[in-house]
Amino acid sequence: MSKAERLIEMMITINAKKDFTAGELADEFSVSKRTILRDLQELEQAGFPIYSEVGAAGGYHILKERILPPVAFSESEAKAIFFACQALQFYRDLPFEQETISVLKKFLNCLPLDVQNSITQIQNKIVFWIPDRHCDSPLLKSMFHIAINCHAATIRYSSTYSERTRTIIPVGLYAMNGLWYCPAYCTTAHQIRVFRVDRIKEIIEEKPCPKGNYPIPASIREYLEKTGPKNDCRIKIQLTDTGVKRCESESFLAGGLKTFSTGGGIIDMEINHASLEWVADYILPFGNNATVLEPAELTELMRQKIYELHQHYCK
Amino acid sequence: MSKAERLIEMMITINAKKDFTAGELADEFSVSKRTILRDLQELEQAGFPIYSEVGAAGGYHILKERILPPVAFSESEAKAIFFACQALQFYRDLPFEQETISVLKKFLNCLPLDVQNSITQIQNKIVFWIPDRHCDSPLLKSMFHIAINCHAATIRYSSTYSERTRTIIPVGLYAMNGLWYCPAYCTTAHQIRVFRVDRIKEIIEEKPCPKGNYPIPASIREYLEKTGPKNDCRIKIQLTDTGVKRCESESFLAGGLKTFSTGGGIIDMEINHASLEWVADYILPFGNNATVLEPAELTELMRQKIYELHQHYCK
DNA sequence: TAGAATAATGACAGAAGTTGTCACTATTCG
DNA sequence: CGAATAGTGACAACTTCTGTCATTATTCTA
Repeated sequence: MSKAERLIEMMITINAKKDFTAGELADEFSVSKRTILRDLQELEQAGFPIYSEVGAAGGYHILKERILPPVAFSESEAKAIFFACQALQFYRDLPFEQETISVLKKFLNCLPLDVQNSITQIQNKIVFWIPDRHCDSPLLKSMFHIAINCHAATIRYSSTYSERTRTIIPVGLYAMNGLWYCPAYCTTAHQIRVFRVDRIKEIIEEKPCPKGNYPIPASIREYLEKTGPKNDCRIKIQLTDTGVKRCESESFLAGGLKTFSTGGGIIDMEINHASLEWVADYILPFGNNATVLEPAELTELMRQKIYELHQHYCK
Repeated sequence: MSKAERLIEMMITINAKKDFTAGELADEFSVSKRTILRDLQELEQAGFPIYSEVGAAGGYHILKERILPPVAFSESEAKAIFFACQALQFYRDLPFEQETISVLKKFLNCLPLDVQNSITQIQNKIVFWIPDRHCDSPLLKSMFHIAINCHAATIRYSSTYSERTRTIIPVGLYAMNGLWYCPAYCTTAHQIRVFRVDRIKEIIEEKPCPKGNYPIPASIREYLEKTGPKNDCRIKIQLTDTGVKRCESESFLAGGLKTFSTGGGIIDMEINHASLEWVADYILPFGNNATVLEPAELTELMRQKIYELHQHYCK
């Protein structure tokens, strides 16, 4: 094994161990302790953040942030990294320090000039756009740590209708369409609810998760993909061609959408009863491009809304 | 300069040059040609993709993809890269090969075990969620190349109401909420329109951009942030508290939203006349939580819609 | 307090690796 | 054919690396 190889291997080993002695490494790499000491000195000079303590219980330790062994990326991988970072750049808040992402731009300077240009050119043409939300989520980082540590939190939450104090056990966080959401088991309502992080006004207390058996998914992905509330209400809505097109833009309803070769289509799906209100609001602007077939409750809801609108606008 | 340093420098130089001869490099690094030949052999054995041609006009060339010189990342930078890549993982289509992103996972294996675990743990708790759109954009990659090359394209496009053939000059592409959009100068309509990439049914022809002076923004970002259609219509909509909360979720209208300390608020902004229809549809479900103050045209539009609904649902 | 374990440094000789030179072959282009 | 190129082999000079030994200093533990 050449010296260069050994140095790289050493970086990996050191990062993995965090704490070690010169003697250990000497055994591991089958070289003398003296050589290891020289190597460590070299790594240190190259900026590798290790420090040492002499004495019987002494040894080497990693100082601050670990530096990972150098990785050689191919051109297209490098481009992909920039793409990915670009996808985050329009988020107002991220659950970790934004500087970390921007530091990655040092990477850009390592690339050959023509690649730099091609990346700039691509960034002129492609954007992962997120509508600007005008609302900050100052507690995002705190909620992130609570979720990671599987803690519970007592929060002051301002919902559409009221402001309340609740104790929640977060499942995790997800960003959608520029807003951050936190599905969490609410110990007040005894079920999983979704909280908008920008509407959490205050974290009153963070504490270890109280003991007990809560039906909380193991990962946020699992929550998003599989669970969610029970579907206990069947809806059938007939659509015209125009109605179908509009509906395709909405992921939730599009899931139950079937189109007819003769034109038009139908939404036929099971939904949560609590979503009925949302469905009514969603198809209201469809006008006569949508016709509610089932349930009668939905038709009634539509009529109520129309009546209310009629009163409000037509006096 | 040590051998190791020289090899790294050589990788950079080679990548920058793409074509070179052993003699050139020998001069550049002030070593003998023989040494360079030995170095090149070593790089080749390490997997560096170069090939050579003997003969008077011969030399070395880069084969396939360039491999960039190794970069050492810190732990938090590495985490950030994974975050960023995660932000892309729910896109059905990306304008470049998806494998590129997943290949990056080789990177994960280079990390110390505990970091791998912490990344996994974070990925269990954080997701950049994009609603599943049920509609593919098979022509995304083609549109990407057309946009990058500043070409024009003749497309068959299926809008909400009709299917037409148009010749467009793309400004670029943007992804929003899981769908890809292509703002482009339409040579049929003589203005910039936004096309949904999944609704482009066919690219009939790609050709160089026809000469002429088109009012096309230099970058997609510029388009999204600054331009957009002219605002020629003022709207004023009064909102209750509930109306304000609902409105805050919508970036476009939230831009013109002012809230009163006494409760409630008002949307007061200039919009494009063509957006009136959209505004009407948007605030229709607000019921009496929204009251249109201006313009009369909007009130009239609302009344029409309500009338239509009344006919449709209340017979 | 002595002893063991640790880091750190210096000197030096032998081992290992690197480099330049020279000689040579083979290929390609004009 | 001649010039320019890649590629290989041998070898000596040079450089770097490594192990050994000796030494100092620090810290913990028995």
